[in-house]
Amino acid sequence: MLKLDQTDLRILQSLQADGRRPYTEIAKQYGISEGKVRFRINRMMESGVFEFVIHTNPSKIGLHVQAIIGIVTKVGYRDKVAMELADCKEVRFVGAFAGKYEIMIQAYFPSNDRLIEFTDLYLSKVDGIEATDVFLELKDYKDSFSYIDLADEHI
Amino acid sequence: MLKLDQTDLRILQSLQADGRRPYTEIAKQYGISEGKVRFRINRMMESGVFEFVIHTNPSKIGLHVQAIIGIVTKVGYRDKVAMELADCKEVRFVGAFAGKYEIMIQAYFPSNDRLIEFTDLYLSKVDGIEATDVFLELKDYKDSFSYIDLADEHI
DNA sequence: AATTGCGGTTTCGAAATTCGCAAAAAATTA
DNA sequence: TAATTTTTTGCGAATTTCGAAACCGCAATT
Repeated sequence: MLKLDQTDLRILQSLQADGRRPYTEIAKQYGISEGKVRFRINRMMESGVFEFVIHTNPSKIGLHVQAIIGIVTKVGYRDKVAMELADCKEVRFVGAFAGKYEIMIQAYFPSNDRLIEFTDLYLSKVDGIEATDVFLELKDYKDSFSYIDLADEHI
Repeated sequence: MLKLDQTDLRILQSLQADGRRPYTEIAKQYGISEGKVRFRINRMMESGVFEFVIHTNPSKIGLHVQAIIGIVTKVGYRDKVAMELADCKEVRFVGAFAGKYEIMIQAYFPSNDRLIEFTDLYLSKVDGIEATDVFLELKDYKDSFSYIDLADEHI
C-alpha cells in the first residue's frame, strides 16, 4: 500500500478542487517541479489512489429521483445479489452492511415511475432478495468527494 | 435549464471514462471539431451540469470505515441539522428523506474509534437530533459516478 | 573508501493540447 | 425577409504534456 506524504496530499487536494488543473499550475502552487507533480500523480493513479472523473449533477441530466434502498437477503445470497445490483446502471453505490440490511444501495431515476418499476418489477423478482425498504430522497444537501483534509494525519 | 443533445451526452460519456481526456481526442472520437467540444464543455460547466474532479479511493487514503447513518430529528429542525452535518469533513453525502429518517448521511472515518467519536460525542450532542441509526459498511461493491447512458432518452 | 543499484527528482526540447479570437454558418426572433 | 443571437469553424500563439536523459541521495555491497 502506497504511503502518501505531504506532497501527495497537497496534489490530491489541489486536484479535487479542479480535476483539470495542469501539472504546471499545481507545481507553481507548491513551489515544486512539474516533473515531480507528474511523477506523483502517475504513481498514485497506478496504485489506485484516485482517478480523474467528472461529477455530473443528476438532476441536470434528468435524473430527478434519488433513493437509498435497504435490502434484506436470504442467507448466503448477499454476494450474488450485491454483484447483480452493481451491474444496474441506475445504481451508483452498492455496499454490504452490518445490521438490519445486508445490502444498501443508492440509485438515480428519471421519475418516480421508473423508481417504482425498479423496485416492483425488477428488485422484487431478484432471486435472493427477501425484503426492501426504500428511502426516498427529497433534497440534496451535500454530495461531494472532497474528503482530503491536510490537517488529518491518519494516512 | 440547459437541454443536452446527443453531442453533449457523448462528451459527458467520454469524460466519465477519463476526466482528463483531451478535447482533441474527444473531437477525434466523434468526428467533430475541437472548438465544438470546448464550447460544449464550457457551456455545460457554466450551467452546472458537471465538474471535473478526482475520485479518491477512501481506503487508499486511510479512511477504512464507511457508514450510512439515518437521523431522526425534532420537528422543524431538519434543515438546521442537515446544514450543520453538511459542514463536517467526514460527511460526503447529506440528504433529506421521506419516511423513518428525516436525514440520511454517508460518512468516512479512519477507524471505528473515530466513528464512535462522531456518533457518541458529536451527533448525540447536536441540537435537534432525536435518534440515529448507524449502518456500518462491511464491503464496497460499487461506488461510481458514471450514470450517463446514451441509450436513455430522459434528458 | 569506492561501487552499485534504486527510487525519486530535475531538466529540457519536441509534440500535443489548449486558448483566444475573428469569420462563417446556422438557428431564432422580429 | 432582415436582424440578431447562437453555434461552429479555423487558425496561429501560448501553454501544457510527455519522454528521456542526467542527476541526486542513500543504503547495501564490495
